[in-house]
Amino acid sequence: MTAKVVEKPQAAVKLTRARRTAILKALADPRRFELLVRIASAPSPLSCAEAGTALPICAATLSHHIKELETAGVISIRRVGKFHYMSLRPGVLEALASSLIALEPNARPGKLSTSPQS
Amino acid sequence: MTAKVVEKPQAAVKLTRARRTAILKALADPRRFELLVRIASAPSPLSCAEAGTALPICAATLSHHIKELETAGVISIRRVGKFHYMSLRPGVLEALASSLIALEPNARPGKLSTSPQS
DNA sequence: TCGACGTTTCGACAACTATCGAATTGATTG
DNA sequence: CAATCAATTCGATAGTTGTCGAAACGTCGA
Repeated sequence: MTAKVVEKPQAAVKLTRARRTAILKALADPRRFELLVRIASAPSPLSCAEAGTALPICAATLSHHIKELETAGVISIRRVGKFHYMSLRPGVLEALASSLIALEPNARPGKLSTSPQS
Repeated sequence: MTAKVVEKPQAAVKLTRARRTAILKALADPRRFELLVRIASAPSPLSCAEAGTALPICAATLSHHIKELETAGVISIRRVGKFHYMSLRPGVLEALASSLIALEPNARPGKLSTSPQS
């Protein structure tokens, strides 16, 4: 188990190899990706149980997957009372996407934009 | 071992869940990613041995990784004589990148910076 | 304080995977 | 043909990981 990723600035620009691998591993499990989709598309942060509804896994497994996502730095968790609210960490997936796009032959050296501020 | 991905059109737009997972799994191994970087940034298709130089793995393992990349549809291989020339399959990484970007909160008007939640 | 509830940790297990050496296939060449 | 070379396949093994049940932890309400 890799150590938890903690970075001050909201990760956006460049990923180390180790970090990139950690994120890819976190995304490479279908349940975890599904979980992430739910978290990302929810209007407000989800609790663990909320995110895991309709996932055919027990609470222990759910907790394990959530920890993997957090350890990889893909989500952040705000712990309030007995609930743990998860939300997508902005910029991380974008950074990964950039490093993928950079491999395509027609790769323009520029960044890609999530939301053209328009 | 998943069945080999065969698709007529050069995959570009949308990925099924299974396909996306397959690609992510293929990329999630650091050696495979390194291999892919070499293949992608080479000016012309590389043979297996060429791609594997300076990778501290034996030929059998190299062959295994290459098969994984091909099975996932990330690279294509042209077999001529005793050499197998590998090249990046265009559009695949781009498609994956798109599906990642789609998870980012695109409608993010005022981006209050992620306060390091603590 | 007691119990219910959300979440995590622990211990175990089965399945998967990265790795290797050895053997094999297939193509080229002496 | 025999040797050589690139690549794959086979069999085995060690390490990783997804999964669960049970237990523990922390919080909240009665």
